[in-house]
Amino acid sequence: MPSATPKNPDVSRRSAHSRTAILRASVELVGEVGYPRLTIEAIAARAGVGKQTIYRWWPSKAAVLLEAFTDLVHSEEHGSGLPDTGDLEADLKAVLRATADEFSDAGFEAPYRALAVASAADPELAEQFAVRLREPGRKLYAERLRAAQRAGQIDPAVDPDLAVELLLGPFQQRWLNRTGPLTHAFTDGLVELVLRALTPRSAAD
Amino acid sequence: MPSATPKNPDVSRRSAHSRTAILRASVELVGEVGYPRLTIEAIAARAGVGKQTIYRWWPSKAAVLLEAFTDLVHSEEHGSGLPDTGDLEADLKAVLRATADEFSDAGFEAPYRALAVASAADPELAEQFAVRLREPGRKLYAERLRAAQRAGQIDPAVDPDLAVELLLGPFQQRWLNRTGPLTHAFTDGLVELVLRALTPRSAAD
Amino acid sequence: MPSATPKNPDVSRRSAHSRTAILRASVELVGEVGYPRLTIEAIAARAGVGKQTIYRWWPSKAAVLLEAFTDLVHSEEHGSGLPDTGDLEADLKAVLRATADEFSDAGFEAPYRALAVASAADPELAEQFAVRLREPGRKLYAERLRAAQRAGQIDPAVDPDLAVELLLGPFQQRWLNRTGPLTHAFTDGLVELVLRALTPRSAAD
Amino acid sequence: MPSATPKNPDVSRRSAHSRTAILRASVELVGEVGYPRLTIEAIAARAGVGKQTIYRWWPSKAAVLLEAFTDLVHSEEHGSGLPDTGDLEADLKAVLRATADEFSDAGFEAPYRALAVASAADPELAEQFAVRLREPGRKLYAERLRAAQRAGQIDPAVDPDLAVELLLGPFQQRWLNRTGPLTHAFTDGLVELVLRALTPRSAAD
DNA sequence: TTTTAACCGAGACGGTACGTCTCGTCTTCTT
DNA sequence: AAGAAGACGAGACGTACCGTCTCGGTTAAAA
Repeated sequence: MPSATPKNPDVSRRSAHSRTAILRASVELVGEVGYPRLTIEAIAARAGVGKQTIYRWWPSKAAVLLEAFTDLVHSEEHGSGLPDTGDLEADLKAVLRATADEFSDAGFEAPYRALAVASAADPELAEQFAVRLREPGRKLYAERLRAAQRAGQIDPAVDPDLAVELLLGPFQQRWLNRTGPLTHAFTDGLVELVLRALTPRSAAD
Repeated sequence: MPSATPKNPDVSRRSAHSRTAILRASVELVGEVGYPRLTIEAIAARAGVGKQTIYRWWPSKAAVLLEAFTDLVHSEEHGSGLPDTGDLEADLKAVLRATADEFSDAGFEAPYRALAVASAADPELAEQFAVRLREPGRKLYAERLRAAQRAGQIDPAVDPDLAVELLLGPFQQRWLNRTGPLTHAFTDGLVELVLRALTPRSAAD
Repeated sequence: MPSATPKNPDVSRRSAHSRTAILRASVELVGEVGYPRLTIEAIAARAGVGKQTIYRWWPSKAAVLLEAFTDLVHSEEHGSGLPDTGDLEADLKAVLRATADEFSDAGFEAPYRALAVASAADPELAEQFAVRLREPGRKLYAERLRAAQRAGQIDPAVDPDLAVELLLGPFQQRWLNRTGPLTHAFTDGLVELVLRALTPRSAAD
Repeated sequence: MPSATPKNPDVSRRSAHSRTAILRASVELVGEVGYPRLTIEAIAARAGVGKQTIYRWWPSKAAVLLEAFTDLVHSEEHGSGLPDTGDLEADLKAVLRATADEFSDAGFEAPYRALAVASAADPELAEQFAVRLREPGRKLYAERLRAAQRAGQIDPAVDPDLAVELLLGPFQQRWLNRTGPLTHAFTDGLVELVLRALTPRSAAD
């Protein structure tokens, strides 16, 4: 066998400059032409890079975009947890309002939507997408709810993970389907409604 | 308008036979190769039809698939409304279980997911998708909830449309992201949790 | 056999108006876009005629053009023979000059060239082209030469048909290949040279 | 210039193997199906080559065929000049007989006729056709005649270029129009007749 | 210090599908 | 029955990208 094509490239010799240019170009382009018309050739051209340099390090244009977007998000992230002022409702409302604002920003929306869409179609990418972007956020909510549960603000019988789905599902669905605008009124109302489901029942069952 | 190309074809002379063959072929193919590898050429070939006959009547492969799937769904539909036995929880659980089963069926899942994905990326298609497939179902839920509200089973302060989002959002999100299996346990739990949010509060605020 | 497609159409019911419109449109179009880009569809559209009306009466676009051009030529033709003033050289020079002028006219050149080209590629059309357009002209020359031969101005050993080829071959070749301009100097020189070949030899062989 | 598409490809990296396969395939195919039914797709398929590889290097199927045929002819050519035994008539007869035989060979005839026809319709191609195939041959004749003129076998007043037209025009016209067979009798007769036009006149004018 | 091995920019290559164009046939309705 | 209109199956057009594969050219570690 003369050549084993997928010969692992040597990471230590990787050109950081090329990598950055590629990631930047892909985010720019997805904003300009949209995901379906985003092509590897265009990314390479815009980045001033050979196509092979992309194929060497990423398996698909979705993977490029995922990494580009992950970098972008991590670079402007505080990392901590959700605020815990003791007032669960206020905390959730604040965070969900902020999230809604973020999802309304065009620069964020285009690549994130592209990744969400691609993930829905490609389970392998979905895995990466979940691990790198969706899960971290989801876990913060789950932990905050668990804290509230320990504080007796949430019925001990409720599964916090399901509760997070109850909160984020409607939000994401509305965003993805453009069923309606992500106003603060919406997010506030959503929080209120969800909390009604989570509060401990006053008396006996 | 720069191009005169889309000169309206004469609908009355449209070949019903070709139309059927195209719709059937597209559903078959999307099940076999998946949406991204579904091509107009393959549909035409499978249907025994010229490509132009597809381009004449549909603007995109997504539109073909939407029509194909709409036809399919309508042909096997009862049309009535959601059951109303008076027991809201039982009714919702039954319907959501049935929906979960439907979404677990491979023949249904492939084209529906393809359409959902394409819709998320293409607002124009999304409009059609919503009108033809999503809204009709959503409205049935909304009506059932309104009936329950009139019967005093749901807090009059709750917006039934938001309530539907609360019920279907987590369901669809879990399905689209493959976050977990659509078991009956999941749907039952979801219904229970949602109803806790909807029930009238026993005493004062 | 359910249907014999080439069912002879009934000539007596043919629409003279459509025929004229088709012929006129084809000559116009060949002048505008050239023969290779001349399409049946365009002819039909320009003539305000169904495509089938063309296919019913002509086997190919070349045939349409041939008929169109034949009509055109015959309508403006005197029909007589070549002039015979007794001065063979003067007569031939005059006729060849006139022919050169005709071939330099754009309105004549485009369709005639188109037909000549198509004929070279399609023997069946070539037959029609020869019978209807080339032969009549050629025969006039042959007769004039035969008259001159009878008058002793041409060597009796020379085959008049070959002589015509000697005269017209260089002319047509130059025109077809655009090897050079069809000036009067050229045609005069050609006539003189050819006549040198045809004159009876003064003395013994 | 509206389009930047024809960005010059890098000739040094051109695949000689593909080029050969394309040229071979085009000659084969033009012999099998004729020029009008020769398609770029078929050439690409037969050559085992992507269509783009053809479009990258040639502007049209005619250009492909011209290069193919040029290669073919040059590969089996001696290149020298016309024979000069001192006997002009014998030399010309021999060469014209050989040419007639060549033009009667099916393998030669199909592509050459295709090119001649395409040239008559397309001046740009005609230029290439003339430079690469027609002119070289024509020049050999012109030189031979000039030699004969210097030797006093041809009237010094005769233009050798016109004389070549007189010789080759009838030949090519007969071949192109299929007016008659290219027999040795024909070519011999043609040579004799032409020489009568070229011989110096014995006495005064 | 020289060699050597990888990455890199560049882009030609064999392919697939695109959306358009025209072909010649067919069907429907009008005259 | 001919004709205007145009939908249809077919298939080539020329373009855009795909992912793979050479090409020199530049680095950086190994010899």
